[in-house]
Amino acid sequence: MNTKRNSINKVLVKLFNDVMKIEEKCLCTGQFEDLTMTEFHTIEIIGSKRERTMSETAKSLNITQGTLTTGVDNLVKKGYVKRGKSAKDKRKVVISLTEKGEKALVIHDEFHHDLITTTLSDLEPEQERVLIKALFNVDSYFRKKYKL
Amino acid sequence: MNTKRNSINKVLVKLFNDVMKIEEKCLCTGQFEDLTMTEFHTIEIIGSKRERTMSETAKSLNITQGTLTTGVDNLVKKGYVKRGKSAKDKRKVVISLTEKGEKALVIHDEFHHDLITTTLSDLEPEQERVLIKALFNVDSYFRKKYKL
DNA sequence: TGTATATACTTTGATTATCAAAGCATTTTA
DNA sequence: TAAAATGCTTTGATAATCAAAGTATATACA
Repeated sequence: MNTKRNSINKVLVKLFNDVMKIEEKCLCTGQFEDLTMTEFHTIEIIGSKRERTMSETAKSLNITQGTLTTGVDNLVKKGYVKRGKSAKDKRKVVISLTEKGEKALVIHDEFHHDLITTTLSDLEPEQERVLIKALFNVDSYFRKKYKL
Repeated sequence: MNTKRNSINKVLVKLFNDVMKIEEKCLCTGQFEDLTMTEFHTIEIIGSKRERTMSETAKSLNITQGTLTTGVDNLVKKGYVKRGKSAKDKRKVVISLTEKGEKALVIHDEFHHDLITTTLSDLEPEQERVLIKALFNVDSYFRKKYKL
């Protein structure tokens, strides 16, 4: 029992540690060489809604507003994101993706789609079912325990 | 099918993005407030064998030797790790955990044990077996495809 | 209406993690 | 034994991050 759990632990840790690096290798090349993984992730979050304020976005990313400010500064400089002022509340800054940003988002989404599809295609239907269940277990455990 | 994969994608992304922060919240408090997650991870890798050289350890962590040097410097200062010279080859530096380091390792392991137990809850023994196999499949797929 | 408080964001000053490349000590090779 | 290779550290740079202070605008209340 114990060795079994041990091996699951090892392989899970390995996966968690490696996937980020894999993503970086795949995404931060060619056309999007000037993007870091953190920036890709920011683009992903910004892109998921029409318009987002800084504070909303910082919350989604689990970072402080100050951190996001500098992050967005860089993404604006690089041409992936644009800033705007809210008409309703002039304190608010709304950010959205430029056309270049949308392109990066598509690439990011494709990578994920590819990753999931390929991963699952090698699994038997039964394995797939079990894997999904296990993943949802972990997720709901976290949600409950840490109120994420 | 598509919605299934979509939800897997979402839950995976969420997990990958959040687990580090959760772990940090859980581990880097109280007794081990002075440790960062990176340092916990370094301790984990060092602890997994009796004695390790710098280069071995850096490789396991997927970081450069230079990065590890400064990391180990800090862990030595904080009292979690000790450095030694190899008797055989005087160029080599061997590192190992202090008693304090061993304690941190135990806490880390307990967190992971908890995580795994939760993940496996609800699974039949047979399903558990299947999950392990599936995870190893995914891992070896990544290793092959991305030459990690 | 006018001031106090709250909100939304940016700036500042610091720290951690990271790399590539140069440097130093020791070992291996030829 | 001199040259090349190996193992590690140092150096100089960058990205990501935070807390706290600062600025502008909005809301509350007296």
